[in-house]
Amino acid sequence: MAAIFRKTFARANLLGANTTATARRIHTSLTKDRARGRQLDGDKIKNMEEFARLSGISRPTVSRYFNDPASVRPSSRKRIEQALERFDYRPNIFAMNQNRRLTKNIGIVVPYLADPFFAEIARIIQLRCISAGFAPILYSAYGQQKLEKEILEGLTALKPVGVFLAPLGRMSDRAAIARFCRDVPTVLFDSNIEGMGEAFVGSDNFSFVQQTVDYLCRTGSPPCFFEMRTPANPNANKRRHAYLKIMEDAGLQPHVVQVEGKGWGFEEIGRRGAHDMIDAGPLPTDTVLCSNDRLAIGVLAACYERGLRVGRGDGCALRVASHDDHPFSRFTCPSLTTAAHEYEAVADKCMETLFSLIEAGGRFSVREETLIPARLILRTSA
Amino acid sequence: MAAIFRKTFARANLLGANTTATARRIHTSLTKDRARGRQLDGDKIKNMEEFARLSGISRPTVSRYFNDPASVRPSSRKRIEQALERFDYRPNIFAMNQNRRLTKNIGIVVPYLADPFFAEIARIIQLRCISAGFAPILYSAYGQQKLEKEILEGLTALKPVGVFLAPLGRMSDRAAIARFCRDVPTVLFDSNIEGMGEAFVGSDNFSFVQQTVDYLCRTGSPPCFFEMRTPANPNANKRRHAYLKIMEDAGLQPHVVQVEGKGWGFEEIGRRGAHDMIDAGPLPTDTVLCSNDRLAIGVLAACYERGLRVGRGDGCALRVASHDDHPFSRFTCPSLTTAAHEYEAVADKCMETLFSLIEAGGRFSVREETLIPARLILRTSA
DNA sequence: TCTTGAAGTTTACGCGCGTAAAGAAAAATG
DNA sequence: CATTTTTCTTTACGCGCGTAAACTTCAAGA
Repeated sequence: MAAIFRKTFARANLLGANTTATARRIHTSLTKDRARGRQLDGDKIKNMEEFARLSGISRPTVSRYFNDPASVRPSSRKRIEQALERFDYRPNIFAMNQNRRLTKNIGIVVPYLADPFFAEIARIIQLRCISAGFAPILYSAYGQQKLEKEILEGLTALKPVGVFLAPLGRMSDRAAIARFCRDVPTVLFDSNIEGMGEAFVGSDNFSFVQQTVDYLCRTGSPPCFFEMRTPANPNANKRRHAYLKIMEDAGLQPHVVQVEGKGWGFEEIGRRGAHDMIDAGPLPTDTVLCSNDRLAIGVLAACYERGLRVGRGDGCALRVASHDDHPFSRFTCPSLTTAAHEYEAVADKCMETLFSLIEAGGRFSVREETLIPARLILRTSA
Repeated sequence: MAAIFRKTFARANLLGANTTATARRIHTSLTKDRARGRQLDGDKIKNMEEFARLSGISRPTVSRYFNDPASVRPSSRKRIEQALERFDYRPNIFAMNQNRRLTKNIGIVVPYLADPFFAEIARIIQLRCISAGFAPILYSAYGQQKLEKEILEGLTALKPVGVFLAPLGRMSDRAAIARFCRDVPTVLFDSNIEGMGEAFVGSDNFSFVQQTVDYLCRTGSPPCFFEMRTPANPNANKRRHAYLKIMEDAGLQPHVVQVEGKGWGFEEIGRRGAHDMIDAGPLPTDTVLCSNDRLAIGVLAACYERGLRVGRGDGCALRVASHDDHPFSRFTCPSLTTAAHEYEAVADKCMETLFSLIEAGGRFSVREETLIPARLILRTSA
């Protein structure tokens, strides 16, 4: 582990502890006059000591006030707040965090922030954290295992009270994640990794697929299942299994279409895959259920390119449905019938779980798993 | 200002300095046994002092090593690195940042991270920062003035070497931004605010509109210009002005369609606006140039809903083009002809500008402005 | 060999704050 | 009003590190 660290350290990290050429050169070349030049205001309060003197209260009491205004005598509080009106002072965040055994930082780690699904869920969680008085810090691994590792290592050093982690999934370094979860109270979300973290909050993939398959079967031919051959996300596997199970239980012949492709360009993978699928000959069904909306967006693009009309009306060659309720799925052509995540509910459950985890001292005696069911959204594509 | 601060402080901030009920209660209730419970490894190195002893080097020299491994004698360096192999030690980030006059933090602030355009540009900048050895911290104001202010206040306390700021625009608190730019070396990007920050890196909106208008005029009827009536972003205004100027210079009659709507749901605004526009009667032209891709996505959705075929072929009722090359515009139906940002070039220019700004001590004698021209991308919508 | 000085190391101090323990004040109890 | 208890304040110390200044080492030049 020491070796691992040194290697990371020798390149670049998220801590600002060190070191690539550029940062080092710049840091070295910087002279002290820099920060000075900006402090034009003369009567700036230097530290809590000075502020305490000006407000006529001892520094430790002032310190208490900043940690909890209600914890000091009302008379003291009033004097401090009066001083706060007069002088511009705020405690040094680094000094605070150095001495506190726990900061108020909450880490939020997602696998790919440029994916609107993660951007949206991160947005909600982040705003919730702020409302609750925490300091959320958002990270994205951008699909890279190495980056995810570096983020987790850096985050550990930030002594967060808690972390929401949506791991890369198959690409994750399991050992690194296990180590992280051992050191930091972590709530996994979106992608479950068995046994990691104190809790998991995610979607009930079975419910997602059940609702879409049921609807599709009820209103037309049973769907085939369209997915990537080697999905990075464990949810994809769970959805396929759900599809197979549901079809089997209904006495229907399942049909899984697996398309090639790597990386996070799911739309393009879906588009190419759909072309290939159509080229390969007639489908056993006119109904395609995509593993997720981003693939479906690609499928719709391919259909459009081929002049295949998608939807449930007359003259439609295909029905396409999917899962996730991606923010854009409302605006595809045709708009996408999909099983929606309850974004707000997921975020709320995440928050709730993390809070009780923190209050429990960072450990649950048994790992909690919460699976939130889908909400079917009927639009025009199926 | 003291009053302003106190108010913010009394609610929640991004610093973890304080305070809403939840965070406070949790923090108060936490006892020391918490962090302890997780340090199972017995031989953990406490601090640099101890590590220095173990490596047989004085602590200040070790400190020097971590700030620049090349700055210590090769023999010392070797001994330190050998110790690093054996023991798991890394400097305390808070202590480092407290004492350094400048950290290696770089702030990246965008107005709305769930907008894929900002997610994408932030992604590239962030990865560049990491490669350069800095510690990028990503913030989103999520369209809220108050949040943008809090972010800037919190960021100031983080003593960043530099900040990339894409302000909200019209919604920004100019005074707050001015104050921030006075305290922190800032490169504005995307949205220019006259005189703020040491530099601006953005798009040459005139070039964007010129390329689309030229192309559209060359290949069909001159376009009308489709936009929001009260855009939050200054680029929108520049694009309208460019459109008017270009049309005028070409001796053509301009026609601006302004649609109502607030907030960041541009696709829906575009969709409704397009319906209204079409309801309002025949257009003076069959070509619509949208101010940005997200509006265009809405317009395409509306057209699809009405059965209006979009594109340049026979049987097409409308041509639609736009600006930005939104990550999704490749997958609209039809795919969107647009003027693309040079994402990489913008990010590179941002980095370059910030580095020279940092090396210049955080100030430029004259504010730098870089406008990067567009690259026309012909797809099938026009 | 002696000087000179650069390069590297050490000494010594300070950064701004949290917090345990001791002490003082206020509130509750009789 | 005296006493106990609680709440609050103060004293005193430590957190882990950066860095100026003093000191040492070592190589080169005379």
